[in-house]
Amino acid sequence: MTTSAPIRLLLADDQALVRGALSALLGLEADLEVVCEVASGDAVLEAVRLHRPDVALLDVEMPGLDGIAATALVRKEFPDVRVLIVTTFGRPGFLRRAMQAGASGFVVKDTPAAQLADAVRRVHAGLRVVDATLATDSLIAGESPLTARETEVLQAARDGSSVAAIAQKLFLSEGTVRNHLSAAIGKTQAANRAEAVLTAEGNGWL
Amino acid sequence: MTTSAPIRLLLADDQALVRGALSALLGLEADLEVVCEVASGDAVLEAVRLHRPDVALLDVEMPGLDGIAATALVRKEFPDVRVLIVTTFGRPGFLRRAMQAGASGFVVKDTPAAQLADAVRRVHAGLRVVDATLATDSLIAGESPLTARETEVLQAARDGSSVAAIAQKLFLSEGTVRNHLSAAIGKTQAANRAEAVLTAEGNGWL
DNA sequence: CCGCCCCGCTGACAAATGTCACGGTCGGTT
DNA sequence: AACCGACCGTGACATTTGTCAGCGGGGCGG
Repeated sequence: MTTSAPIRLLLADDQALVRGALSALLGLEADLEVVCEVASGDAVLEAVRLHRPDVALLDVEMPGLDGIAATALVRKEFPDVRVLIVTTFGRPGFLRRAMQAGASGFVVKDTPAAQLADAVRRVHAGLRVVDATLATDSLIAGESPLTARETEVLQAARDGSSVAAIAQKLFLSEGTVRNHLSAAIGKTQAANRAEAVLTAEGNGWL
Repeated sequence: MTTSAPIRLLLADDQALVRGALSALLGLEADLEVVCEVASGDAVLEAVRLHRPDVALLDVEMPGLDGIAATALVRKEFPDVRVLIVTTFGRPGFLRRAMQAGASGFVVKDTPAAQLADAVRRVHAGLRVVDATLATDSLIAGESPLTARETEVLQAARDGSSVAAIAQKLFLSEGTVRNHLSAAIGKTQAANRAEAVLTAEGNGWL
């Protein structure tokens, strides 16, 4: 393939500096072309409609829609667009949810820069790209043991809200909130609400 | 300055992908040259000794020494090396501490990529580069109202440890720990230990 | 020298939190 | 139909947490 058409890329990352830097990095490759950059998950679908990239590089942590939700939307409307997730944190749950949403690859931000272009090419070729250590972690951590309500309550507890505040926000009784929290604490093997939040976040369960 | 010597840069960021991408971005500029990349704060000083860069680009959040501590070390031994701090989070306290440590500039990672090269040039020319909105935030938030002990206790409380655990770790009485926590909660205008941790972190007081 | 602040400790108290047992509804499975 | 699990709620209980007052010591500036 001496001069076949370049792979068209969409870049989504909320940090402009990182976005621009990644663009510069990938722009150095002759067979890659960044055709569009967006800063939020909400803008991804619209941009895909307009530019029809071959591969979309999405960050997980973004304002509005996160990368995983954006992945699901893109894959639903454009099944031939491959999605490569790039993220800061190697949360096991993120990997699982990203793959379920239809992502073709998952790259952590502390992988060597030289491998990113290869990952893009592999994904474009229809292969799956997954960090090895993260994959094993994902198997170990497994799916979230928390029920829908429990995760909801834990999310509400992330900012240090009191039981009363959580109850009011979710239209629940205080006792019920305490029960859900207690269950979440037990399932995360924590001693605390705060610890439960931390380990749940670490596993990508929130 | 048609063909004067290029500005020699050192790059420090723990995320290899970002590091490489920034290197690619800055490498596009004719008058800039990245002479060294490191992944941790501990490696910065050694690298400066070896390569004698003109400007050091340091991330704040790094394993080992953070960017601010590294700044202090570099400036102490090599006062003619300018330091430009790059960080994800616009914590007001970070800015203050970075400047006190001798940094010449402070750039948040969601500034446009095009401005980074200019920031480097300005810093190299002896000017100071500071994000405007962040500067005002820094003035509003002011210095940390927490005493040394109080910050220490709050740091120990970040992972959701109980009072007993904190007391044991810091060799204090449980009552003392509770008193320090109570003081910290009051000063941060929080209702909770968790809230206190959150707002203290948000202001860069930890 | 005195006052002021930080530090460390104690004791006591009210409030919040975590746990348990229990009862009830609802939807899906066997 | 019987069963199970998730869900919502109640009440009670032990523990933890947050607050307050008070005591002593040490350092620092007026």
